[in-house]
Amino acid sequence: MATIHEVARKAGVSVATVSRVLNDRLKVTEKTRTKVDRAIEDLNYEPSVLGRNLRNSESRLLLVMIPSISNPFYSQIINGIEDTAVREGYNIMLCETDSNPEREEIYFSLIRNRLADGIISMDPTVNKKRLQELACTYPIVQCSEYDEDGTIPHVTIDNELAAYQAVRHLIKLGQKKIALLNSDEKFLYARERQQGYEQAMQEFDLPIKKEWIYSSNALEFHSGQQAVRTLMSQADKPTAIFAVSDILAIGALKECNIRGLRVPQDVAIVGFDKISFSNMTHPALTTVAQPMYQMGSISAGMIIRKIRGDNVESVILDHELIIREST
Amino acid sequence: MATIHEVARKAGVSVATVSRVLNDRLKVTEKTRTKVDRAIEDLNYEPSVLGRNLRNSESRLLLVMIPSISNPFYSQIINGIEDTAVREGYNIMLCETDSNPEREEIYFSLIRNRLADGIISMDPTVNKKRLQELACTYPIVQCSEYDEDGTIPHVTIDNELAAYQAVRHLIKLGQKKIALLNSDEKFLYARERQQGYEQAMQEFDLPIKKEWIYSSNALEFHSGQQAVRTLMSQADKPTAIFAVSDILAIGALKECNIRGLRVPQDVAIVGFDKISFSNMTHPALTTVAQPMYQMGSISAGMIIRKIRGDNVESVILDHELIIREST
DNA sequence: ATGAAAGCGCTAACAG
DNA sequence: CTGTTAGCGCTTTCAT
Repeated sequence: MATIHEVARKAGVSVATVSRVLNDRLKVTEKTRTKVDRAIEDLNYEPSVLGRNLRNSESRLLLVMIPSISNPFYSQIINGIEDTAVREGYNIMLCETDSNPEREEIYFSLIRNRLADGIISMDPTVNKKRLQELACTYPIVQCSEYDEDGTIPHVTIDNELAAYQAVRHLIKLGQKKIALLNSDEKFLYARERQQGYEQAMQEFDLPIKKEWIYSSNALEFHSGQQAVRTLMSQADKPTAIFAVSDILAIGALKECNIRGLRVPQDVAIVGFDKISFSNMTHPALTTVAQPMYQMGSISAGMIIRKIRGDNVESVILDHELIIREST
Repeated sequence: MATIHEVARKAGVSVATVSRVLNDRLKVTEKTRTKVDRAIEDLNYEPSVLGRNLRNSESRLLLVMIPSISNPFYSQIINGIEDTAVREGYNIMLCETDSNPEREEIYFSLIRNRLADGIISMDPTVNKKRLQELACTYPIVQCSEYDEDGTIPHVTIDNELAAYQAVRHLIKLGQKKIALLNSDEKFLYARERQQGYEQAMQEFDLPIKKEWIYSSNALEFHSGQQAVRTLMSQADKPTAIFAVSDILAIGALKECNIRGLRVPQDVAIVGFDKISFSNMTHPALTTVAQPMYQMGSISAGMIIRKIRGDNVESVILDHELIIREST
């Protein structure tokens, strides 16, 4: 494989000139430039990014941490990140933590070793203390889930308001017995969405029954099924469910189908996220759309600016209630 | 940030010794080693992978090319790739081509520029000619879809046999009017699965009707819906559908639900891939399971061996028909 | 067992 | 506009 030296020799110029042609072509005479271009072509030369990286002390690599790649919520965010990153000359390393601290630590080491220039963390299970520590030294932003006590810039939506609106939608439809299908309360988004739920219920003088708040420790569709089993085994059964995730909602929907409960007539269901599958169920799921692609591209823009040393501010984006057939 | 030189100075040794401690600790006296370890700790030193990469002419990065991250079929494969890669000291760059040749070319440039040590291509829409060219110079393996004329090592399943067995399963259930919901025939897997379908139909003396073979140009669930609309608008309607992808099958299922066709009583449906959502539908989908995690980890092992210069052979893995409620 | 020194491929400061 | 040159941080002979 040809190096910049061979190109220089072949073109009869210095390596500096070749480098100039490679980077800012303007500062080189037309004539020299064509000579160099010819040599590059003849030798089939491709500049090594390894040399460039070392010299520039950068990798132009972004680390994107997610708990699980199987969760489609992240797919579109990653789309947004990647499009923006590539446009800015960066590439992304997708890192799946599986909510495993050891795994997480391996990925953190990538930024300490300069293999990554920055981190976009989307992992709600991330070790917040470690992340804050790292953020003192390295460029880090959080997407979707963030640390309310921390100082790391983040992009998210107004979870409380979104939940409030979703529940209000059910109430306006005449629902009174509304269950909350939540995820683990150790997550900020879970607490915020629960607050929105409670706020709506209170505002319309509806009882908040402990038995109707189901906390699932995993964001899997079996948990949604299990929740419906539990909820429907009670004497006083809810007639509507607000789930903080489409995956949970789809599980709930499936269990309702199995039990012969008609959706929305017997049980109305609202999900959250508008993942692509929320449209594939029968009936299609009413859900809260997060601007996932946009969240991704904004996160990428933020982290790149942070890498460049600019100051960046957190962003709260708009959500939208998508009313479909399940309510 | 500390460099290896500062560590060396602080420990009162040469950089070579520090490097030895970092890499093969055995070749250093216990005493020197502790001195160096102390210095490393004191300075909070983290070796720069940039320097190491340049020196070793490697990046320890693997490029994984997929058409779309939103397709859950790839999720578990990526899981398998990542686990194996990380265990072997590699990291992956996930690259989504969107079946866009320009995008593809950007990613190809990453290996030419030494940013990646090898490529795992999972993109059926990849430019085969370009891929073959690159494979002459760089380590490349294909996963799932491959080029039958090419020489690139690949890991896949026996698509024809799998399709044959899926259709035979329908036939044994008494089905005679079986439609094929295929994807674009430009893909090898599509042709192979169609062959399996035809073989089963022929073997049991069932007619292969052109009208019952629907080719969709996109692997989206709307295409599955559209297929059912088309198929059911015919005078002679099929009573079973074999879809070459779960996504298509889920779309078909949804349209059946909408039309009040009972599954499996009125229409039996078989999918392909066993993506996680195939279990979330009502009824749950009968499908062909591909060993996706294994496909991923084997691909990763293959590409890493190829990078090391070993010879690697293609692998054909076992599939399994998962019989659930839709048949 | 350890150190000195060369060099991986590139960019940029400086000089001309 | 172009060339010379000094490194970026690391590994690895080759001596000692």
